[in-house]
Amino acid sequence: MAPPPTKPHGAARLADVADAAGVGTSIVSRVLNRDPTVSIRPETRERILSAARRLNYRPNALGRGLKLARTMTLGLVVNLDYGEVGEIVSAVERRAADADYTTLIADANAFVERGDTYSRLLFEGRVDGLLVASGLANDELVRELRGEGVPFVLLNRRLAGVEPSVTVDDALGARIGVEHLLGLGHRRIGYIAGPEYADVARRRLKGVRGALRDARLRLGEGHLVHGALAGDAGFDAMEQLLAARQPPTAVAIWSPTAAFGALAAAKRGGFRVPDDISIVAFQDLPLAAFFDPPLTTVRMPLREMADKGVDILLRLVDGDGAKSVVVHTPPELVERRSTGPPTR
Amino acid sequence: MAPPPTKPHGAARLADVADAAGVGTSIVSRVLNRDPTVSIRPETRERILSAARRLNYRPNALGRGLKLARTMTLGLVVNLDYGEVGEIVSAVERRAADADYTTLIADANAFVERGDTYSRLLFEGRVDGLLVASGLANDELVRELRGEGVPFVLLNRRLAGVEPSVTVDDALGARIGVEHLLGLGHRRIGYIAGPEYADVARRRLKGVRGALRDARLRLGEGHLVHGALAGDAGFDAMEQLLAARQPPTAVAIWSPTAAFGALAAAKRGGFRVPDDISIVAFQDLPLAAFFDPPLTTVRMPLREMADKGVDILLRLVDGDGAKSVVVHTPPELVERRSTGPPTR
DNA sequence: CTGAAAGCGCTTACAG
DNA sequence: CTGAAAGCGCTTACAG
Repeated sequence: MAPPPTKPHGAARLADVADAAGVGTSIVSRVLNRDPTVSIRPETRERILSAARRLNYRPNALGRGLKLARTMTLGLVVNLDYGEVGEIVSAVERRAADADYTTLIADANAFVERGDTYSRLLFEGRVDGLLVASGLANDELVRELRGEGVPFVLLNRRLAGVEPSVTVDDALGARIGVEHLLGLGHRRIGYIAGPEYADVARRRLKGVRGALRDARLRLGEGHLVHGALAGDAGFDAMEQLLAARQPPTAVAIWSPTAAFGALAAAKRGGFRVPDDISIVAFQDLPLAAFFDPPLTTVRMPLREMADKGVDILLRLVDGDGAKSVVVHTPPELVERRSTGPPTR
Repeated sequence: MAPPPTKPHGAARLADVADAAGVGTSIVSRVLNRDPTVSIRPETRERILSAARRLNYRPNALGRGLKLARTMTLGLVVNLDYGEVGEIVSAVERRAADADYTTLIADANAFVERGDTYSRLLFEGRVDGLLVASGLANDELVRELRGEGVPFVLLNRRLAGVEPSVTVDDALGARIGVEHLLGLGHRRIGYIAGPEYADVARRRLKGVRGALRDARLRLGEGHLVHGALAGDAGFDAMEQLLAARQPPTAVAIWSPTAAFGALAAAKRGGFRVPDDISIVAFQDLPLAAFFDPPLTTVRMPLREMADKGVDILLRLVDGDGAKSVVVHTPPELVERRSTGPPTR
């Protein structure tokens, strides 16, 4: 059996357009690519343009990519296990599409194994650059990435010596959440932090500590628990917090998914929210509005971060330098009903 | 400025391996690709293999794809606005990766505009095939797809005259949910259905009606409301249902996200769940466990569906025929706490 | 047992 | 104003 044609059956190649217009391929290519240095008779140009239109011509991405050393595709490494990345995936895809780029998605779990997924993204010339949006990738792996020759930007993660990264101001976000609690009158504030190895988690913790310190407070005994991102991790962490000798009257939680679990744990433990305990989560999720009570969160500018990440990566791809940036859009308190003044 | 090399700087090309091994490129290609028809001296093969290893050689995907008319990448068209597709995206990506395929993700909203996103996927030879997992694409568009020359499979959607599709048994899933309600003793059952144009929604509605009919029941006056997928649509729909002359004692909801909204509406309206009203949603979501009360759902085998979709698409790409299939893994009731016997 | 050559679909100096 | 040719990195008949 003959191999299938590269272009979908019947699809026009450059040569077909050239034939149809009765010219050579080079001039077709230059006209279609708007080469400013062509001088061409208007009627010839018209013939070319109309032939291309008639044949519904689109340059084959592989042929073009091979010649130009540009695939016009970006790789996005992301942990697909959690719904929290939805906004980032969609923002990256759209921003890339706006720049005529296509987005290859790769699961972070497979990527960090350094197996085929890793190779496909780095050694096969499939992508012009990489967006690494996973907290999973350990520091060593990320450092190694620098030597692989593919431009990349870190999304929502900073690592000494690795540039560029695009982050949101997590410390500020955390601070805003805690100050909200403080403003309500809380003094015994607990915190469910993320894993210590995760940079985002560390920055949020720093923000929490800073806000507390400014109020001449600190995390009390048993009031800091480290947990993972998922709902049941939040559930367990909250149970621990509530078992403290003197439970907090308010708790901040590093991730909304964990917060959903934590909220469930509080209620299951007989605590009314927000009367007995207030809860605020860092990062907003649309679903937060439908919990009982609707969850107060701090909205982080993730879409802006993703957009910026794409922009910077594209600049890198173009050979321009690029520095790490912190997205300036400030985090925003989304006050719903899970926070209120302390009653104890 | 010289254009950047196609391969990451310093990456080895086939010719580099050939040079290093002191042989020609053809034999290298054949050895590396395990061409069964080569007969080669063991030491030569060893030289080639070790050179490839030493240089960390990986064939450039563009060069290879151009020659073979195989990109080894799949396109996934999906509505990225909702978290419900997370499981599908991750399943597709993994299954594709297992088959050495890479996954291009495209937002359904942009795809249906028939603009650049549509062209990139269909006319530029970027993908070997397409997985269309969006209810958004209207029938006309899907029919048109048949003429574009790119193999595709429809995920979770059937359309007369368009093959193949991979679906789960939505009618059965819906039936299981309703029979659960029936078994609990409910007789006044309401249903929040999806949009009438969506095939999934229609199949679920059919299942609901069938189960009711078998129990010699039917949807009462004002007990059927059509709503969209999002939480607030569910919220509004539930409010309508509850305003019926005689509100139902149990309601089934076509999507879990809508169900979260509906649950909130019920509680906000002063209805206790499940005492005053039972709620079951079709399709499970991990977060469902953290609602108050934890939401009873019917788990649909989405991962199996996605896996099957990839398998079938790959067969299609290989030129084999493929028929539509309904994934046989049965939907499963996940009984949590939002359903109970009627008290009215 | 192994290599030189053609060609996938494109773009870009270069020639005329 | 326009075309022929080379070459991006690969694979595969074909020749020897």
